[in-house]
Amino acid sequence: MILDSVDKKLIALLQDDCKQTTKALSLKLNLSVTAVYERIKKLEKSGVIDKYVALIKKEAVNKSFVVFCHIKLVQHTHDYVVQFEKEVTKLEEVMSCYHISGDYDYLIQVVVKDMEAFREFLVNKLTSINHIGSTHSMFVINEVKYTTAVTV
Amino acid sequence: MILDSVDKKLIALLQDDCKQTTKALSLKLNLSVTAVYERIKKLEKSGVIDKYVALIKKEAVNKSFVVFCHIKLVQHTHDYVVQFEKEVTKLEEVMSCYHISGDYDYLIQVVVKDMEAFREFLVNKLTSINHIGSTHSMFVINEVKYTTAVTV
DNA sequence: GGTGAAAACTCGCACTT
DNA sequence: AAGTGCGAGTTTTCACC
Repeated sequence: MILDSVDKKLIALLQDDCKQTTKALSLKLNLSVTAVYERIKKLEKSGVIDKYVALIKKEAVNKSFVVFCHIKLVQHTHDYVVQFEKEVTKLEEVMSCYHISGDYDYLIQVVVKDMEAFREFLVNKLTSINHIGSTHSMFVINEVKYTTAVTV
Repeated sequence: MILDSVDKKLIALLQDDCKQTTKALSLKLNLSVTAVYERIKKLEKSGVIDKYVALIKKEAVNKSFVVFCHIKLVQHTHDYVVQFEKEVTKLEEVMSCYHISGDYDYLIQVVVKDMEAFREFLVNKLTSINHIGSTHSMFVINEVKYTTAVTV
């Protein structure tokens, strides 16, 4: 889908606050309510807008402990990779998992209550997945920046 | 704020789709529309719900190239840390930045168009920040999992 | 892309448990 | 303290210009 400058501005606005009314958006974009409405529908249908979500404060739900783990598999056979990715995706503590270049194969982000919960997760969930060679954990001391908004 | 099981279910629903109507939520939670409405307002006012955003597909806006960079500062004096954090936060390509334990000081996630855009970012933006000692880039081969929803 | 109108939703109010 | 039902005012949605 080709995006013009109005679409880009609209995407920026919705990435910041998706609950603002079409009317509020129409004023910011100098368009009619319907024009904005139809642009949004088009962005949704074409898949540019993936979903609308509420972001919650981790601290408010007792999940303040964030850890990044590097993971190396023992081997990179197709079956091992597929199985690891399937198992790790199932884990609710894992917010994200990326297959990356470099010394390790994967980088995952884990969100839990505290160090004890992380130990539980590491011992009982993560390392019980087959074919994991080694892991290396990096504890988050401070979240300096976090955004879901991509610049368009 | 203390969350009961209905609040938790509500948070889970809103983390998945914040645009569903209060009526749809009330049916899923077996409550009246007003009861749901008031629970949501309470979650918003108490700060449990931080914001409502649209998540967009990076590929659709030509930002498919994701890189994680480890960063080490030359020194950890208060001023250096403050300045680095301030500067890195300003960079639009930086989606997240975490102060972490381990061999490196920071882990940042960068989202750009392609390798060339990343080179530009690295040379002209990131490494032009003062006091950076060394960086180590890990290119994302595949995003295995990504979610903004914390399990409550 | 704009207009207008019906359908659906939001949200304050009065009342109940 | 928390839930229900009502209803005026908005907002969404869509056929038509």
